[in-house]
Amino acid sequence: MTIKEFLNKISDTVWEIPVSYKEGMRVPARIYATEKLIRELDEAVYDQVTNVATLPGVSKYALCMPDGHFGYGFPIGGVAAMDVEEGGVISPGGIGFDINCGMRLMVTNLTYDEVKYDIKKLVDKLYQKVPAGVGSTGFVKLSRSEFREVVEQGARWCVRNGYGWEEDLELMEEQGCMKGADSSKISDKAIDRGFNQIGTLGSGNHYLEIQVVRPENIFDKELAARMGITIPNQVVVMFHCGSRGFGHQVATDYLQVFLKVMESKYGIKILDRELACAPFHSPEGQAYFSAMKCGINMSFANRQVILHRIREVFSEVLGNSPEEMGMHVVYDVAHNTAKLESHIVDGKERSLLVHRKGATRAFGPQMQDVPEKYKDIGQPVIIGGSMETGSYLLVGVPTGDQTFFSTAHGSGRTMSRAKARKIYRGEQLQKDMQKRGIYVRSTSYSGLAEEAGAAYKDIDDVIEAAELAGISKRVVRLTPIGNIKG
DNA sequence: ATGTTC
Repeated sequence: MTIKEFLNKISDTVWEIPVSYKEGMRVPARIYATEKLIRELDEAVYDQVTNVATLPGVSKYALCMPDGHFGYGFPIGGVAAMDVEEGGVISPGGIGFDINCGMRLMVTNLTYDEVKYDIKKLVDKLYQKVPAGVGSTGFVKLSRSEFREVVEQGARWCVRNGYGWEEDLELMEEQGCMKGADSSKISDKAIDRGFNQIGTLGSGNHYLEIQVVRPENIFDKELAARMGITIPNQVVVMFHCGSRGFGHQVATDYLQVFLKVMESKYGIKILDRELACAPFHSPEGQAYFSAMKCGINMSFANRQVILHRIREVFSEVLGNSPEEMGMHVVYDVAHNTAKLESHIVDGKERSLLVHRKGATRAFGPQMQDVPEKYKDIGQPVIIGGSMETGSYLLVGVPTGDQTFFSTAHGSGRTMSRAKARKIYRGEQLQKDMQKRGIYVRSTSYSGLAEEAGAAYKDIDDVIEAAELAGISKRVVRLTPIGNIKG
């Protein structure tokens, strides 16, 4: 029997693969997608999401969000909540190598007309001040021991040291600092790779974008206003980056640790080595949990310094202070993490380690950890599309409980990077985008080709699926006008 | 994603 015969349509946006599909599945797998997205879905995702459903402690369903695609072990777009009192595991493959890869959005009080002649200058200057590309290093000079403080304190360290405003911290997941980060669980090698990378964008699909909110793209005026979007053709800045080589090394270190002890010490058998894991309540699991929190904080700090640089650049180019230009953070979301959260499962409150790998937390109104400013409307959700097509600001909703309050994180690739490089040319893409009013700079033309809009699912389809399924609600769509691609 | 194959 093929996978398609096992796939049960639960609703217009939810598809289920029962436990009978594969030996060892503890729970069904559920994919969130419209019929169109299901047709486009990489078949490997079915294999990966059902592998996840075999992991010890997995609660309710192994999930895949509408932007799901093939990843390391888990699909990207994968969500799995492990019950830590029922032998639940922690798995680096369910978090991603780029720990706390995430998005931040900042508004301005400027309109498109006020910046249109300065876009090139802004992008060129941002390109200088926010280092991008493989192996790039930042302008924040830290010793290795200072960097150990940064990974324990996150964005708080940055604000204390002059990078940004106190109010920024209130508008970040975990207020910019994940408690319990313990740098004694970090290898010297990870420190070596990360200590000079604060304030850098990275490569791949990481980018920094100047965007405009067109009046016709505001779906909920009241919610938009609550998030600081009130002016027609308002200019905002969005960026996407993570924990660079640091997070990557943390993941690599602990994958090796887990592979050694998983079967011999804990008797866990897995279908794919890439799903290496350890019980959450084990010395190895706890060590990785503390180390991963350092990765989360490195990334929060990285985005905080980048935010500060953006304010500096706008101020330099446009001649007003960041305060005068109303450069306030909307929110900062992580989309590669595992977090210990309390959720109701079959009527009972459970302590779950929610893995979100290429998936965004989307807490509804009144939930704990939603900032006071947004308590009554729900957590802002920032979803980045491809550099050509546009991005979205959404909000979490009460019906998000079905996915442990998680939603999509981006467009999701439809073709491999290698295939995109074969089909598209970076130089031509840059010219085409320029014609359509998007000034783009990149460290690499081949990297640019990999990020061609056509190599991704249609962001509007992904957002539509997420909204129809009731896992997040659209607020505004954002249109790019300038882009720095890592 | 990544000192793009320790």
